[in-house]
This record gives sequence, C-alpha cells and structure tokens, in this order.
Amino acid sequence: MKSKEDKKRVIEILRILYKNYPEAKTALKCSNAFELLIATILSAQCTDKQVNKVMKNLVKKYPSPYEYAYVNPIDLEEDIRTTGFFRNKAKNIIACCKKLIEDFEGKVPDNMEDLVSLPGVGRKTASVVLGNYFNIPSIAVDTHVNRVSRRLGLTSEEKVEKIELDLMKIIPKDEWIFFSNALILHGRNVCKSKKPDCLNCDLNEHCSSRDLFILQ
DNA sequence: AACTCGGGGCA
DNA sequence: TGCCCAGAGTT
Repeated sequence: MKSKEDKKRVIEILRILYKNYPEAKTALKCSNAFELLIATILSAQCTDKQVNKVMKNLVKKYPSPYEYAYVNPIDLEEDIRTTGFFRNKAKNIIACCKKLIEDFEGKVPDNMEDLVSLPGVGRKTASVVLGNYFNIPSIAVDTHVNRVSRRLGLTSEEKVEKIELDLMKIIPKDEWIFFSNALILHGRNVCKSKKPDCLNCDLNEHCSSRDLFILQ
C-alpha cells in the first residue's frame, strides 16, 4: 500500500466520500471538551440521535465533573436510560469524573495515554475527543471504520492500534477526522456488516472486497 | 477470546 | 416480534 496506484486510489476514495458525506466535514459540535467526552462515552452502541436527546438535559444538570461525581447513580441512570447500557455508562461516567477531579484538576486531558486511563474511555472515545476538540489528528477506529477499511483493502490488520497505524500511513493527515466520520456513515448506510449494498456503493470500483459480496 | 450490558431502529 | 447495533470492562 505505498505505490502511486494505491495513493491515487486513496485520493479517489476520499473524493467520493466528500461528495457523499459532506456532513462528515464538520466536527462534532460541543461547547467544551468535557461535554464532548461525556457525549462520546454515551455513544457506545447507539446513535447520535439518542445521545443528542439526552445531552440537552445533561449539559444543564451536569455542567462539570463535580456535578456527576456525587450524583445518586440511580438518578444518572434515569437521565441516560434511552442510550442503552445505562448502568455501565452511569457507573463509568461517575468514576471517570471522580478521576478527572482527583488526577486532572477537573480538566479533560489532551493526550491519548491520560484519556484512556479514564474509566469508560477506550481508544475510540479518546480519538474522537483528541481529533474533534483538541485538533490533534487521530483516527477513531470503531467497528465500522475497522470493517470498511479492511474491505476496501486499506489495511489487513485486525487490532485497532495496528489499523490506526496503517491508515495514518496512507490517509493524508488533514483528512483523518473526516475519514473516520465518513467511514462510520458509509459503514452504517451502505457497507453494512451483514448485507453490504455493493451494487449501489459508489466506492465499489475501488474496493477489493466487492466481488466477494456481489458473486453469490 | 468470550461474555456482558440494553434501549432503539428496522425488517 | 425478533434481530442487530456509532464500545469498554471483566473474567
């Protein structure tokens, strides 16, 4: 994946993604890093729609880590119930905020190592915060980015950290955030895990897995 | 590596 | 009504 042909293929893929998913250009809108961190923790296994719905109440009720740290877990569970996994998420958010207060002066850290040390925060969540708020280029590899990148032939790795490295080598740095966001949309709408819609996929000419799904 | 959490979306 | 899913923690 370093010949001129491959580079041209990546550029073409990016061009198509820009055309089809212009909304992926704009970073997530959150008024501060803390708000984005909470929203991203909540986003596990649910849609933006579900997250946005509960965030309206959360930003008013819990403007900082200090409000979460001493809330009755039952109350928080109720506030985030509709995002699913609400008991785990409530427990993690409370523990996360206590650690933010104790170890980070109540501020969201701006590096991967410290971010993933927070309860409920893995590499995917950390990458989103770094990329979308701190403007530190990063590629958030969720299940969609993972699956679609491998189908396209942009990586053959399986571990998230190795996939990140492969993608960072071949995707121009300025496009990392957009690339993650666009592949998530493409993975949900077209390149679905069970029945990918290859016939209607605008990337199929540049995809190494296309025949796999069309010939059956 | 497999298992668990869970309400919402969709056929 | 049943199946699947925009992660992370635990064993």
